[in-house]
Amino acid sequence: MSRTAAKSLLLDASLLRDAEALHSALSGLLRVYQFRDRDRICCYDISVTQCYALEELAEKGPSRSQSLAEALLLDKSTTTRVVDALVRKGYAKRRPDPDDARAVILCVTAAGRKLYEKINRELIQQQAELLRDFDPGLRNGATKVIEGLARAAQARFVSGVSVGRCDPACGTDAVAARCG
Amino acid sequence: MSRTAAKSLLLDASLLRDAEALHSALSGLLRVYQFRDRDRICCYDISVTQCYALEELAEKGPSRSQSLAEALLLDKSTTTRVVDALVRKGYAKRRPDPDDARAVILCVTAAGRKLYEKINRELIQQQAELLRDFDPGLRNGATKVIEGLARAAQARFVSGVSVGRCDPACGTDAVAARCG
DNA sequence: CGAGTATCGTTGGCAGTAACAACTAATGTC
DNA sequence: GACATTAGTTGTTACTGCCAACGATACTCG
Repeated sequence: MSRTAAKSLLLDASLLRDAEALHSALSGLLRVYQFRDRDRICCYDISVTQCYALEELAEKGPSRSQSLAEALLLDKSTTTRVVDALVRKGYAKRRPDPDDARAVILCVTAAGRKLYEKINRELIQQQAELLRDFDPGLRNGATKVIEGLARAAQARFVSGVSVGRCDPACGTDAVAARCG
Repeated sequence: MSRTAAKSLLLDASLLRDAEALHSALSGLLRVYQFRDRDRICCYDISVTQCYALEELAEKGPSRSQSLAEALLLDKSTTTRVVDALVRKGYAKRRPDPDDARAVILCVTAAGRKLYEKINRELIQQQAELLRDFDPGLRNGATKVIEGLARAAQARFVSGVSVGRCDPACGTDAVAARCG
C-alpha cells in the first residue's frame, strides 16, 4: 500500500497540472460554444434550452416530462416551462399517457421537427467549416476525445442515482444552501 | 479550380460525418459540464456566470467593464448586472478610472480572490479525479485537442470585430429578431 | 376495500441570465 | 462650442433554474 501511495503522490503533480490545463481549456471551450449557441439558435424562434429539448424529442422520440428532464439535466419544473414555451410556439405537444393518467407524453410537431433539422444543419455546417482546417486524422481523434471526456464526466459528475446530486463531500462549508 | 472543387466534394462526405459526430459529442459535453458547474459553483455563494467573471478578474487582473464583457462574451448590460451582484456580495469592487471619468475599473476583493481560489481548486480537483482514469499519454492529448478546438471556435464563431456578431449569412429567414 | 404513501407534472416564488433599446455623462473631433 | 462617439447604467422582456407546495393519480399493505 505504501508503494502505491508513493506512486500516486508522484503522479499527483503531473495529474494536477494536466487537470488544471484541461479545466482551463474546457472553460474556454464552453464559453465559446455557449456563445455560439446563443448566437445561432436564438436567431430563430427559440432559446438554447428549448432547442436542446427539441433535439432530444426529435432524436429520441416521444418522452415523458421526467425522462426529458433527466436527459437535459434539468429540474422537472424547468422542463415543464421549457416545454410550455415549445407548445406555445407550436413546436411540441403534450398528449396524455394511456398507461398513467398522471403522466404526459411529449412529442415534436411537424413544425418542430422542421425547425430542429434546420438549426441542426446549420450547427453541423459550422462544425464542418471549423473541421476543414484540421488534419483529417485529427478530426476523428478529436471527436473520440470529446466523447470519452463527456462519458467520464457524465459518470462522475452526474451522480449515479440519476437525479440526486451534491454528495456529502461537496464543498466544505457553505454547502447548506442547495445541498442541505 | 474544378479539380479542387471535385476534391472538396469528395471530402465533404466524410467531413460532414465528422462534423456531425463532433457536434453531437460536444453537445453532450457542454450539457454535462454546465450541469457540473451549476452543481458545484452554486454550492457556494455565487452563480456560474458570476464565477466566470470572478475568474476573469482574478486571473487577468483589474479590467474595465467593457473588456470583461468581451472576455466573457456577454452584453455590456449583462456584465453590469453580474458585477452588481459580485459587488453586492463583497467579492468585487468598482473604482473610477483616473484616465477616463466615464469608465470604471473592476477588481476582485480579497474575499473574492479567496472564494475564486477555493472554487477553482475544487473544480480542478474534480478534473483530476476524472483524468486519473485516463491513460497518461492521452491526458495531455485531450487538453491539446480541446485547446485547439476552442481556439478554432473562437476565431470562427466570435466574429473578428470582437463584439459585432451575427454576420449577414446567419440563418436564412427568421434572422430579423436579433440580427436585423 | 381503503388509508397512507409515493410519484407525475404543474404552479408559485425567487434570484439570476441575457438581449436590445434608451439614457446619462464624459470624450473626441471639427 | 456644436456634434458625434464611447462607457456604463437602467428599463424592459423573456427565459433559466432552483426549491417548495400542490392536485391528481397510482401503488401498497393492513
